[in-house]
Amino acid sequence: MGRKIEIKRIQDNTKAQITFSKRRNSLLKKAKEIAESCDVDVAFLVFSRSGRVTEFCTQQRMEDLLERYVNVPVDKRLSHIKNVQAKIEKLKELDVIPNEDDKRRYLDNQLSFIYKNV
Amino acid sequence: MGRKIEIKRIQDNTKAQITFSKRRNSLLKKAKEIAESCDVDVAFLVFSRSGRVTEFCTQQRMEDLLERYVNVPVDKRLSHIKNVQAKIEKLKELDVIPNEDDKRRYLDNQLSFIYKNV
DNA sequence: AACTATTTATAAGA
DNA sequence: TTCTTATAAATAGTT
Repeated sequence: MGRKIEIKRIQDNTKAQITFSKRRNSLLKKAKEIAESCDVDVAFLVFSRSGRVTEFCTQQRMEDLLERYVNVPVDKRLSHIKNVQAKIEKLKELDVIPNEDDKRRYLDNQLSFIYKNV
Repeated sequence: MGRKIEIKRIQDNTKAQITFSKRRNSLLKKAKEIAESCDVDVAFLVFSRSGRVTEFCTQQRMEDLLERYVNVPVDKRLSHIKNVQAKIEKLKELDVIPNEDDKRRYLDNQLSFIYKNV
């Protein structure tokens, strides 16, 4: 994605907005692609800092998918991703794996495990 | 993205599942990146064909963002993207713009207009 | 699960 | 701000 950058909060507002706009468009495109290629339903919401929301949904109404989501049994939800990732971040700090490459591989495994049960 | 392909329903199930898994992981990554870079909230749901759902949400609970979405005034929603795009597809068929490059530029403008009011 | 050739995304710059 | 470009990331097909 162009010149190498670290992913962190972009302080400059103009720059952040440009990045937001570009990345939101790409996200929309990718969402459409996975939906069409794999014949799955996708819904997503992106809230801008100015109080607007961009929505994408493969069904007529967003509510259709939100309702479907609510009705998915908890054991069928690959959820709490953020929390799991937070745990993995903590694992990094434990520093039980000295080699950086090994560590990255281990962490990747932890993440892929979360998503294994498609 | 690798060998050039047309985006259309992948008939082979195994192939579709591999693509699904790869693309879903990328989507999650991109969602996290835009959220962190641009300090915005993002929520998304991907329903797999086996009845599972992958969710991503920058808040503690998906419900927090769904509720926020429901409370966004309609004029602040950049919505019905799919419908607008369908209209643009129809514009293509009208063939009022003879030159292919001009046509593409025009359509891109139509799309960016939709997303202009961040 | 890993590789790699190729396409796509994108950070900067013009 | 729109377009270009250099570079990094994603990914389809392969092993």
